[in-house]
Amino acid sequence: MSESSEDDDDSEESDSSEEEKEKISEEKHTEEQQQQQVLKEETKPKEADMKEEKKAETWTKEDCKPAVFIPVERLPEIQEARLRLPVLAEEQIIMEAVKDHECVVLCGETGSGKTTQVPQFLYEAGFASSGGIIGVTEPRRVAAISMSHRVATEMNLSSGVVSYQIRYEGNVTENTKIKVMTDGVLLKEIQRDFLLQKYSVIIIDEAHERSVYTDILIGLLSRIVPLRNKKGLPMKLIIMSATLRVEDFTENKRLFSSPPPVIKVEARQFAVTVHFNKRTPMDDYTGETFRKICKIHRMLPPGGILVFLTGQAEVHSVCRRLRKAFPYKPNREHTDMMETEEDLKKSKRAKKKNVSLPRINLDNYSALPVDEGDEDRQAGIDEDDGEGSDLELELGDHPDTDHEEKADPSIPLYVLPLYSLLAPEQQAKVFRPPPAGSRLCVVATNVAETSLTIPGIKYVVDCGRVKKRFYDRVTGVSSFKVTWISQASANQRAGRAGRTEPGHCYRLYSSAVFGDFSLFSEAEITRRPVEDLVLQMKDLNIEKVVNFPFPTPPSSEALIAAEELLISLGALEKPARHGRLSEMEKARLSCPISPLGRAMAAFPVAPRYAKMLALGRQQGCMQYIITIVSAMTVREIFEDYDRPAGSEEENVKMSGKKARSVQMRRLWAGQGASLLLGDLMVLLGAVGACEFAGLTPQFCEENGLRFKAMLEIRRLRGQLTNAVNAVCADADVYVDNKMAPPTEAQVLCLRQIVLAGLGDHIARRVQAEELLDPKWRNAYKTPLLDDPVFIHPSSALHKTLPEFVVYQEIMETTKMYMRGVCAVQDDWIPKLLPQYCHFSAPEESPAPRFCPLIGRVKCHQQSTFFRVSWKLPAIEMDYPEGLERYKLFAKFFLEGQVCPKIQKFSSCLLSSPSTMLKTWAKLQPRTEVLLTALVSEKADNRTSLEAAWRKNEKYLLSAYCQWIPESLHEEVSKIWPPIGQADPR
DNA sequence: CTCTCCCT
Repeated sequence: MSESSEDDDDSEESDSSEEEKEKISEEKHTEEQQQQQVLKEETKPKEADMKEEKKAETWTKEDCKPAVFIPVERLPEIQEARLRLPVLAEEQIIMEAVKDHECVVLCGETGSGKTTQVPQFLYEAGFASSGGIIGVTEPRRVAAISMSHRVATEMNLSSGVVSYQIRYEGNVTENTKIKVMTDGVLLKEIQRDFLLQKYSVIIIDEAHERSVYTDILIGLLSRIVPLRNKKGLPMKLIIMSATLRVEDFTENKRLFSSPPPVIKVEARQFAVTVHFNKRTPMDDYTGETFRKICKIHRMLPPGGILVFLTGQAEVHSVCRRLRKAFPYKPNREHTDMMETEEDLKKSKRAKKKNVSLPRINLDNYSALPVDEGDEDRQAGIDEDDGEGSDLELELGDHPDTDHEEKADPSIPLYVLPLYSLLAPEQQAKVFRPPPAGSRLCVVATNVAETSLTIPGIKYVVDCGRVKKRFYDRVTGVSSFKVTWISQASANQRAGRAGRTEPGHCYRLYSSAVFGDFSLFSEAEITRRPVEDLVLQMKDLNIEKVVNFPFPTPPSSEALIAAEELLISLGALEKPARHGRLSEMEKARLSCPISPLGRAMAAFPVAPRYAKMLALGRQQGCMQYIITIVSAMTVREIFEDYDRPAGSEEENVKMSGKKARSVQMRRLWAGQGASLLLGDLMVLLGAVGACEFAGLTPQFCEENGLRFKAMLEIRRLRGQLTNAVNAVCADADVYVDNKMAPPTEAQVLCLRQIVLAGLGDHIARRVQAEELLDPKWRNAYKTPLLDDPVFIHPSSALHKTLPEFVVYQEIMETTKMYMRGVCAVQDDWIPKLLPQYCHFSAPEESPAPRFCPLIGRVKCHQQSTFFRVSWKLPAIEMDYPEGLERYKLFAKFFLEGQVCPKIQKFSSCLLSSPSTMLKTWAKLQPRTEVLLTALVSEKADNRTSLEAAWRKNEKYLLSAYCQWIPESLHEEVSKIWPPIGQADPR
């Protein structure tokens, strides 16, 4: 294909994947035309629609102005507000660019109005009027829902026309013209219809956030859009970004061979003055945060404070210190001063200033300290006085030396924590105005950077750090680390101070340190395992995932790890084990999807869990597996009672709740057989009990469950149940709110299914001889890690310590802890995970046997687990392929075990059937004749033997006759082929 | 014995 000419090296691969897509698109082409016709035939009674028809015809003309105008009847006040948005001035430029290009990149910071207005421009230009609709993707569910509501309101249209779709719900109708959805939803739609024929334009919003689905969508759309246009089904792509970092899209030749135009839109934001610290506290940044907030509150004019910290624990500890320092219940006496002196250090000077606080003109302020960049060098010499007229706002960053022992209720501060796992009703408090006379102070994690916008914020305090999850690419172990944020992130945080009026951002680090921050955060896709993405792409018939036009590709280790896991799970066909080395190398990263993989790709969960679902039908286990997978997929189903409490009484309350929660988990885990399902039994029990009780907030509260998590599990169970029924018509599974606990047999089955899905997450208790080193006490060994891993103390199996376990994940904190642990049996491992086992030669005893039920030769084989060489018990399995199997099959055939009809001749054989196995067998021609005959038809089992007979009824007759006296030949011929039951005689 | 944040 001509587009791929620039990368000569892999033009071959590109061609084939292009062809794949061509193929897909051609298949869909006729369907699409039919759909178009259907759409056109639909009755269009509305006046607006008549205009649409007319305009649509003129659309193709080469006018420089949009030829189409679909009227929208906006309310006057809305129209007025709209006209103030900077993006409105750019409508013409934007629409002309869209007209002239397949893809347009639009950059505009928050406040430009691009998200709400661009869909309206497109609507007015007729993009939803000729059969196609306008699709908009958002990285978050809340954003998708609120965006659709807002655009509907602005356009004075119903939610049936401007609609949304998220994972579990939506209000899309057949009249929908603008559809706002989460990015994952659109990706799933591509699985159903590669050409996205419903849409005439797709807007990818918040592309700068670089969420994995956004990145994949852009990669896919870079191919889909030209394909659509080539087929005469016009389609446009608009990528919207809040930052100017768009080179990954525009300069990426694999994505767009000619760079799409970039249009910049001004943002109307209020000025935010940024204040850097002179010194950067490296350890006690929470203390510095606390002191900075105290100063702002004492010295600066009214206005909400938003504080960025890194985690729940920090948030609560700072909240607690602030509440002590500025109690917002004025009457309450605070005599229990448990805080350290440092916590309550206050500046006398600051206090004096507070008394005579001037109204400062905040708009009129320098953006940066004059000596920007020199702070660190001057640190130690510089003191925070002597800053002249800027003093009032330049709060300084040295801990004050003066002590203040008493809490100050005269200036109440309304302190609220905010983080993602916080209960929604607690979260909602930040959106309400603070009590009269008090100042709002929200102490938040990164949720407040993008997901939630808090009104009335004038001051931002930014600790400059973020907590991120890290994955070890080799071992898969994850850990959380606090790192510096990027400059883009720091600016985003600062911007939160200027939403309603000019504001100030206090950065608890120097501008030199800021200068060392990376410009932008890394794309998420480079920071996490990609097996789920690879499976989805394989399902789209993109076999050579390395050639996919990622805006930023994942590391090749990550891609290889993903491919290997998917092969182990059976989702991809095994690569060739023979042939030239270069071909094997090539095959390694381009394995096609298997039928199992197709089924797995239909389940919207991680591949390991999808495998469990694919196996879940046995012994009525499906509803349990669906529940377990749902609970494992939804994070943090238990309430956390270990965080620092706000007060002593709260502490007591929390420890009571914790005790109750621990007790309930023990109850749900059960005893005996069910306990061995471990933490997964706890999940199953918790969900079962909660649903049985009707999923009320009260039940969750009383039993230490997160209500929001339980709701999500309920919805996920519903979705997975539908998916299972869709993939497998006779699965016949439904969501049972009164689900009975699994029987003992079912628990055994569940553990095996879990083992099959988590085969690469297996661990074994260390052996006695290794216990000499105390660091291995109670430890487990895994195939990939040299260091010991442990069962997490919160696990149901923490004290049981089974010999073999599988785990959901390993999280490294003080030690490496396995979470989501389930006990497994050693004899299941070779049976269920043969791909990870090295099998030794068949055992002599018990001797190989013929299994009449399945018609194959079986034997016992020992094995060891890969990399760690754990000795596993011998289990019976298919005799390994090879000549020996033919010989054994021949022996069992002669004995009459394979075909009971010839059993009666076994006593008259001219040689013993065991002659087949002797080293000197060749001395007897009849052994060679029989063996050659079997090999020629690959008949080393009953099924292929019968197949050979269907081709040729006389097959094997003469070879067999050599084993029996001539007198019987005629009788034998009569019953040949000896298929079916023996004569009852 | 402790966990940033999101999406199918």
